[in-house]
Amino acid sequence: MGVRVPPGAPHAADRGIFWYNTQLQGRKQKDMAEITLEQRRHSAAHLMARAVMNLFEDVQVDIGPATDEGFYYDFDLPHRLSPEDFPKIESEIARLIALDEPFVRKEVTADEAKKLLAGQKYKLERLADVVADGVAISTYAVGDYVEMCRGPHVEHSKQIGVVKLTRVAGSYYRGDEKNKMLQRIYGIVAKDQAELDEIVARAEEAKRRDHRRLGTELDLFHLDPEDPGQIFWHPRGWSIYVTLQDYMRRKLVKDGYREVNTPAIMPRSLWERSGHWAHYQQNMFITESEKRLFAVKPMNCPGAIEIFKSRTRSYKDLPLRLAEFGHCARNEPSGTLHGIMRVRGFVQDDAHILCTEEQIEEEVAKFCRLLKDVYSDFGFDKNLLIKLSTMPEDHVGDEATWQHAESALAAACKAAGMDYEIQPGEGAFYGPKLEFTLVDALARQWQCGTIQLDYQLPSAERLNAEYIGADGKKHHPVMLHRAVLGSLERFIGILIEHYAGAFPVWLAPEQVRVLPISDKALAYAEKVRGALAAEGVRVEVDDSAEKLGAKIREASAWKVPYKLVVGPRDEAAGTVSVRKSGEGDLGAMSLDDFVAKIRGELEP
RNA sequence: GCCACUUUAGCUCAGUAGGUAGAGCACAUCCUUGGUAAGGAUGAGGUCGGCGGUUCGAUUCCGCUAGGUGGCUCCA
Repeated sequence: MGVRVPPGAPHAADRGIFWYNTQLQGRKQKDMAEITLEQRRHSAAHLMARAVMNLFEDVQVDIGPATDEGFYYDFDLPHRLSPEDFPKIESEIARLIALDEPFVRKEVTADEAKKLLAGQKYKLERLADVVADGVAISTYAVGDYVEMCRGPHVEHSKQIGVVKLTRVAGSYYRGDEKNKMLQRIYGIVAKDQAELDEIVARAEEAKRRDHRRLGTELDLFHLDPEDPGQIFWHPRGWSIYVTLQDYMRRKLVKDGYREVNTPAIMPRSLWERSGHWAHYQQNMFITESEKRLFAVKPMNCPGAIEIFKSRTRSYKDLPLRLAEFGHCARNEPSGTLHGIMRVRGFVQDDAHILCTEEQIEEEVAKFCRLLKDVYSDFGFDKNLLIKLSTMPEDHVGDEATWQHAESALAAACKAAGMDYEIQPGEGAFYGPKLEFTLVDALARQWQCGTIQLDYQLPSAERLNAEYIGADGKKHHPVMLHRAVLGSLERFIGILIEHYAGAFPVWLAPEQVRVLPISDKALAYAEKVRGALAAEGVRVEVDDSAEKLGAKIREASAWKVPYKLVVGPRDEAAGTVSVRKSGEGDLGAMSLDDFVAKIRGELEP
């Protein structure tokens, strides 16, 4: 088979599908004899297409690959598909599976394929791509249904198992928003009903961890429908927020950064010079005062440059690392908003490093080390994915500079002991970048950290930042935009789901709850609280009229890591009875011992 | 922004073949003072997202609009 593109494969430009293809291409021929999950999913997609064509009029089919979760198929038809159609389609698929017909592969010529696909405009367009690639064209037939496809498939349809449709969604043809929107149905396959139930149960677990749900349950924040994409942080959520921010602040200071703060609202004239007015205006909140236009900042970078420019700079000042937890506002399209993960008002652990070209590599390596250090405190350092995005077609600056910049990023990764994969042409128009994607407890991927090279903003054409070199002449520094956590909001959303709301002690908004067994123990409970508060522990007393069992249940629901039961026996002995999340009853220990114990857990 | 779906009490959700609504949890008051995952009683709470249409009558049907959800595009 070699490396040829399988016939019928979607065009490589279809992102997301590209991955799937490359994975299959790498598969050895002998593996194809076995029935894989991909084959079952992919075959289920075919039968779903067949079912939809059997049930509805004027169906145009596009493509239907397997995914990490299951499969989907894209259709264009006059009927508006909805979940109400699922039972009907599912039972038609079940009927087709029960026929247990073989999947028959056949290689055909372009003309034969054209005849087979007559009337299917999307398929014919896809065929043209395959023909252009000059590779063999194959078809798969199951019963009376034939489709151009490179396979592989199951041998006969009963091998697919059971199929359940999960959702219907819109999807642009070839993933391009300028194209028509098709109707996509997603589905999953399982060996039998029992496995299907398991998959459904897993999905429910993810739903239980959903940060939007836990954010409400744990009283961390709320989102007001009247102000979409803006977060109201409640005391418990804000406690997590500032704890994380303080933690990051300490890391930055230790790593040679200086923290600054710049205005939230800046004038049009500045944004014109920075290029944002021309390139980013759609995403900016613009306001007016006394006939002058201003914009709420979507990024902190111009502010950092203004600080750099506030006095004459020497090469001896470089690298200058300016950190800023500046609140940014971006007018994101409504459809992209998602809980606190994707919002319109947010703060990044942002910093801008102004340095010479020679310093780039060392600065990037330094950043990589910092990122690894921080991620390890959350257990995110294990499955870190790093992507190096290189020069896009539409770029500024000469190729030699780009090449130098790209190799500096690559060398820095190696110096930090990190593997990376290259995303050709995915860099920003002003410079290449590294993106860091972490994998959470549910194996989901999140892009958080990034470091981005920028020759443009400090240049004479933009904000004109200059320093005096050793040669006594003026030079423009290079700017590195970088963030470790990304936005604090998104990172906290990830943490909520990663920990299922049960934060480690150092991050927990309430670290200890003291539970007096009755109000006779209230005074002692108050004494325990005072002793812990003096240590900087976030501690509360449950002075409600409930019984102990109810208090424990309540504290557990709020995911308080330590519960200290105190009663007359403890008061007499100067002890607390310790109960810890996940570990249960640890028995009684002296208050001093407990203080010593928790002291060690107040830092990551 | 695009496609589909969706919006009932603070939260999770019932419900009305069109005759202005219910549960559990949470909340309030009272009783209970109980040593490791829900003690009991009583009570308060909603012009059923907003606007318009059909109708004798709309929370229910239709249209528009806003928010949300799932995708797509984009992205920290």
